[in-house]
Amino acid sequence: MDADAGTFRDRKRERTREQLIAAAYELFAERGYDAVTVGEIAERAWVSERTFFRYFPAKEDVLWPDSAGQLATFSGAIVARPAPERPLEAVQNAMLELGRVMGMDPAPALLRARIVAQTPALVARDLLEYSRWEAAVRDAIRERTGAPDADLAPAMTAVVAGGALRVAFDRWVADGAAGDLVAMIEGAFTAVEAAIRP
Amino acid sequence: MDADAGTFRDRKRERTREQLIAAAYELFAERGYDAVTVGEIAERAWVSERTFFRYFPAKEDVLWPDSAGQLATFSGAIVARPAPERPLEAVQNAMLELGRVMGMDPAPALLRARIVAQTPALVARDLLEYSRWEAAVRDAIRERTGAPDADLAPAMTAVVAGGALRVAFDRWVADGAAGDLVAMIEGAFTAVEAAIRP
DNA sequence: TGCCACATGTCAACGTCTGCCATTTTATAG
DNA sequence: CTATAAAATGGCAGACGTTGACATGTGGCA
Repeated sequence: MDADAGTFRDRKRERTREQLIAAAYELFAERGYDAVTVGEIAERAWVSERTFFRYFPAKEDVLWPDSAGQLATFSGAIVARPAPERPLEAVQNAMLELGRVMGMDPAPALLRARIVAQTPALVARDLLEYSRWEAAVRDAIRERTGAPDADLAPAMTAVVAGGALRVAFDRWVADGAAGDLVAMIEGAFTAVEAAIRP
Repeated sequence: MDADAGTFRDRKRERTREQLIAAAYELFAERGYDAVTVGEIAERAWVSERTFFRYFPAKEDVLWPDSAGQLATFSGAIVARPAPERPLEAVQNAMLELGRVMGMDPAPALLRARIVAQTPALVARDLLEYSRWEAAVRDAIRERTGAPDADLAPAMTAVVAGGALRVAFDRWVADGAAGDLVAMIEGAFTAVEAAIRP
């Protein structure tokens, strides 16, 4: 899993990275995103402000640390699903599979959601993450089915899956994160059928 | 249509606003978003940099000038559709209706798309616009059907409609803006049915 | 005409982000 | 073990976006 932890330098680097992430989440949760400066995050992580920008290209990015890695994992899970499964089915099953195998602790995502909700710029950034997720799903479906680029079906399947995830999660958060998130997602999927067929 | 053009002051104000928008679009098209400063936009519009921020809360916002107004118009068109129409049907027809009645010249949207595509921060902002569009559609459907907030169907209908618009427009731009945009949107809608039903 | 609200300009300040260079620390060859 | 290369870090200056405060000018209206 951890890519490079062999040498001393690599371990130290990974530790600094995690300290920056932890410091950022703590401060954002305490005071809100705008009221925290990059200098304060760096100070709590025992590095200089300049070093922060060597680990993350922008202040926002510390909130989505391993976005690319998670995307690749999920993309692989979709491709690895049994061939007979239909595209949307494969995406749903890959979601459930990763949800159960990995931790699938919604707590970190919930904390981030609370921070994001307070700042419009972060809302936009969050949507960009969903957009990348959609693109990854679309490409994975194309790889499964061999559909040509001109076929809009893979993209629309990804739209439905990503939309269900987003709508369900938003409502789950709005309801105080008390209910069953998985059931909420399944509810969103069945709502699509009701929306399409009168 | 134009809200307040009665007094001299109001007309002058509207003129300044349009000059800022025009100047921004010209400069962005020439040099790209990042290579243009707010000061340069203001200079071309014959105002100070400070005045720019009195018309638009941020540099980005000059690219989506009357977003709220268009949203309200579209929202009203959905609500005004004949009662027997099903939600998704009403949204589709409202789109076609506004597309034909109003100019529906895709040229401005295309120019913006070209500018946006070059800058990641603008891509995120563009997705925020789609998100607001989705929320307006969802609320309009709720108003039509009287569905309770707990029902996810209106939100998922909005996801499908917004997704079809977005996927079709993106592909239309990627194909050089040569084909028929309306046909592409209809293709995206039919692709959803194929995605849902095996 | 004279008063008042409003639009604008100027100035100062803060935070994000980048390029550049010096310094320190770690890895590795010999 | 030591010398050298590579990498990580810090400090500094500067551009840019954004905001608040204050002063000035202009149009609207009694």
